[in-house]
Amino acid sequence: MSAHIFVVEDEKPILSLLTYNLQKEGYKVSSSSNGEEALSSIKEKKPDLVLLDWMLPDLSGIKICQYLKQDEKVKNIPIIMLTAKGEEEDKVKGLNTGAEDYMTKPFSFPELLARIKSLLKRVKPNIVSEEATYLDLKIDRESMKVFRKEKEITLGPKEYKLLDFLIKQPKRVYSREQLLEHVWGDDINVESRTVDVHITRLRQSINIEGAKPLIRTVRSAGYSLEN
Amino acid sequence: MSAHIFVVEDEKPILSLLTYNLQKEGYKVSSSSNGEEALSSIKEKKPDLVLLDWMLPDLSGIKICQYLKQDEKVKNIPIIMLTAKGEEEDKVKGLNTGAEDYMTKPFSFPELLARIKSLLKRVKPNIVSEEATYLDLKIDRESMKVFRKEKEITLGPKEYKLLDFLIKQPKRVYSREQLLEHVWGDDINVESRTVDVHITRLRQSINIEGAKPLIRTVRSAGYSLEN
DNA sequence: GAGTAATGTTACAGATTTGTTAAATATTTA
DNA sequence: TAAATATTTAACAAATCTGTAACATTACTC
Repeated sequence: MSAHIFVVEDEKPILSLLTYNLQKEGYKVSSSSNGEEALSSIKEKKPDLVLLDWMLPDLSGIKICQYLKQDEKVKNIPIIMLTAKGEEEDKVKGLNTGAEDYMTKPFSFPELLARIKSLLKRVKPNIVSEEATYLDLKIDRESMKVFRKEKEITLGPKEYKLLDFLIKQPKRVYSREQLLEHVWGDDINVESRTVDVHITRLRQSINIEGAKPLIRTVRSAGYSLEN
Repeated sequence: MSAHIFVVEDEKPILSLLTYNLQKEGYKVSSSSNGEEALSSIKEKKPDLVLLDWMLPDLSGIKICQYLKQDEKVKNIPIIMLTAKGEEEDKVKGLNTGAEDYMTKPFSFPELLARIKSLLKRVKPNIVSEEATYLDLKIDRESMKVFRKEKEITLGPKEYKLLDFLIKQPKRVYSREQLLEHVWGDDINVESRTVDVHITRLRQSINIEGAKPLIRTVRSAGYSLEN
């Protein structure tokens, strides 16, 4: 399984060179040349590593870095900053915002590659966390148990999977089709209404006396874990 | 059972901060600010994990790492190296000597903690102690005897292995495939339902009048040692 | 080599989970 | 407000999963 690298870079020539070389090395590459877009894309796709240009038209790389490092969900994704010469003084500042590494343009690709490999080696095993929480809801993937306000809750296998998936990105709305794809898998012979039923069952299970409901219905769009 | 972490660090402020925070998390902490002493101490105490500063007055961290990784007795203990900024170029070299992870100072404690947990989880099962207990169940690997409430229990070889494996991480749910892989070994010609039968037999053996059942079935997932 | 113990397989009963349907509610639109 | 649209939920049949007894096979012991 090859790693997924996200490149944020607005200089087209550099971007294509990077993409080409990285893909040749077997990495999956996504990219964006726009800061805001990159930010949401990274949160959604959760790549294994981010290459981040220092200067972007709308949002500086250092800001992106800051935002990413403040977000529990993505803070463990390593970031390599790409800085131009003139900005050398800011390196320290860059590292302090949490970037794992940096390189000065123009850079040697072999060197970049070495750094990427080294970073991936140490961070890869961390990617899946054994525990996830959302408000008073907790899921322990090791024992496959679910708790609400410290009290254990019993879920059927499908409900467990559903919650396991939803909790990865709370508040994000998934369509029934997305849920079928991710929770049910390739089994395409399932009506999309079926999702409703399982959502209902999950709701009933995780519902507790005097606690807020945790699953939101977004009419004509889907569902999300959110109160 | 909390893990034992050994910190090798000669900067007093960092050392006390680490010690304080780790203990607050429930870890048992030992430390040394001297390379030679650390080396022998680690070999003697066999901690579950080592935090190792790169620079020490008498013996460099990288040397310590090398020595530890060459010693059969302790080579399985994971090491996290703590490197200062200026030494970044040596990172690769550091990893090559066998350190499992490294962090650059100054580091965020939450991140360090996450890495520690992740490493412990990965490595823990490899560290077999002579004796393991879970509630009133005890297994003595030296004599290969099993006790429940002080009373000896006779297990067949496969049941013993199964329990021996399960007790390494109580509460963790293992799939039938995982159990086959770890308990049966490479013998791929075994049906996964066979696991069920052995689980049943193990249950019957370790079951005692008026004691809780100790093996949990997680439907469509597998089994765990837990009451 | 006979007898004993351990292991793997199968079959089947019982339990749980799942998908579908349809009727009841809820929400939006015209 | 009525009609149109979307969601919730109960009920039920079908599918799936598990526990265990029984038996066949293999490995071990004396």
